[in-house]
Amino acid sequence: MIGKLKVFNSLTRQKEEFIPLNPPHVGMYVCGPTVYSNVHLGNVRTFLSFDVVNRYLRFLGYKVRYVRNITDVGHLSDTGEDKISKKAKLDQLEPMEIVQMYTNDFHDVMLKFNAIPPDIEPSAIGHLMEQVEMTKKLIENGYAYESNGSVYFDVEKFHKENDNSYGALSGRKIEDLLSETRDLDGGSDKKSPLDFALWKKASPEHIMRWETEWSEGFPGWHLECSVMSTKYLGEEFDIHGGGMDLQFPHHECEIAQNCGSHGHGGARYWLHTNMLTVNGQKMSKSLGNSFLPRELISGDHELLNRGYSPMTIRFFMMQSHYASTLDFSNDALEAARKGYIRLANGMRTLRGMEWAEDEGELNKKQVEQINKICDNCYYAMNDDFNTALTIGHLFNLVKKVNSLHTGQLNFAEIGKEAFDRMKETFIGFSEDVLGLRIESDVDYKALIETILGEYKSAKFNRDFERVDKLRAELKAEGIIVKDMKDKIEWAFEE
RNA sequence: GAACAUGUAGCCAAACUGGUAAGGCAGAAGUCUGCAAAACUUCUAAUUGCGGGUUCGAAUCCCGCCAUGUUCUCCA
Repeated sequence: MIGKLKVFNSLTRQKEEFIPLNPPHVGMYVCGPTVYSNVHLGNVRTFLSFDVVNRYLRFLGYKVRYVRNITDVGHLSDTGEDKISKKAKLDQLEPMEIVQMYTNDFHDVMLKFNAIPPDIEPSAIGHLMEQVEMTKKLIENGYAYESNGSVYFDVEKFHKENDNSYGALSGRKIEDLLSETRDLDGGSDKKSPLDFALWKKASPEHIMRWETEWSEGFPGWHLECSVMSTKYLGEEFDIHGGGMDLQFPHHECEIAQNCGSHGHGGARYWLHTNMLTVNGQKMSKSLGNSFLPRELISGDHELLNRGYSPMTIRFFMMQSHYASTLDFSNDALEAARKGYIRLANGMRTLRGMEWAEDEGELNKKQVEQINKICDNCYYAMNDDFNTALTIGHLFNLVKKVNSLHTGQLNFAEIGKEAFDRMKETFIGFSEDVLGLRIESDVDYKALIETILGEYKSAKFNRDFERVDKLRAELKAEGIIVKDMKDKIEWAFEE
């Protein structure tokens, strides 16, 4: 490994050297989507950012256990209804049908963007027992109380007894939070407005409900992540990721639950990805500027001039740092599209290139340059996964690749060693780390039609040698030419 | 209203925790080409939001202002 990996830890607001608890193993938990609708492009950005984190850690040789949950219960909308059941009622479907439908959609989308699936993808409903257990434990430890069939986490008590730690992750002061929420609505079962639900008694119309000793109800949203990360990664693990909007209160509550139940905060490094904007404005449904991954790919949206391929979008996202806001605009996407083509062509050229003895002698300067660029790829990724900088370095390698390709630079000048390193580094970083792959938007059907046109004219000219050759070549690709009475058709070889 | 971010060429976006501004797109010229495209070479473009301060030196640190964003203010 070249250099040291540093990550920006939200917990300390500093870049820190990444040291796993049990190398070579790394445990990483990322908050997944609530599957009540099609996955939002902002979600995609977050998951692609952590896909790169996962990929780079593996690239460095770590054995990563990547856990990303599916939230299928407990996440409430602003009207107080469960997001899943609200949608289920609306569509007159079973909640689990909603869950399945949008989980499938989510998986399809992530696959299109070439994201490596998590190693474990647990769901909240699948871990109800464990959530009940943790709630009991919190009551036992004195950090939770039952009130009218619901169970709440006692934030102030926890805060006092644990080094005033509530708010540490999000940089909030409990006094400020309290003064901001001074007015308690009379109907609340909570002791303090800061308290959050671990178990919530279900109202009569609530359709997702389970029987427990406290009431027939459902688990609080924050609880599932504490439970599932602890179960699969342990009381202490390495990385916890999620969108910046989850930092407070979701992740803050998660830490409190962890500490309150087993004395450890969970992850040692907390990573947060930034938000997506469109033409400088926040992407939101109410502003009418949000779009689905599908719409971005097809271009079927009033704000888009055209569609952009999944790899173009992935490349576009990689061109900024995950902790910066990223702005979507036609101009920016168009620039990314062309940039991606340039990089992909470099990838393709280099893939088909082998070092060959030719004229000239070793040019030390060239060798140094190539080695330096290769090193820089590591330094860039080591610096808190700076994909944007990495891509900049890759473009510098593309220049070398193209120079070799056009003969402006000879193989002999750079030597086999530097060439092999360049090839390994370039392909390793672009494909394995950044997850970019060559995608062809070539319409193979149109291509076949073009060749068949050739076939037809050769036949018309009675150039049977050429006819036979074309037919054989197509057959080699699994395509059968069918000479009909008045036309020529083709089919896949059975 | 509060907290925390962000503000870099026409557009997007980096800058390894102060040392004199990567890279991509767009633009210009040239090489190559039947013509293109691609590719290559070279070039062009930034007083780093505004105003102060610290420093030999600041995009980077401090203060104020402006703009934008996120979270919180009602939240289970």
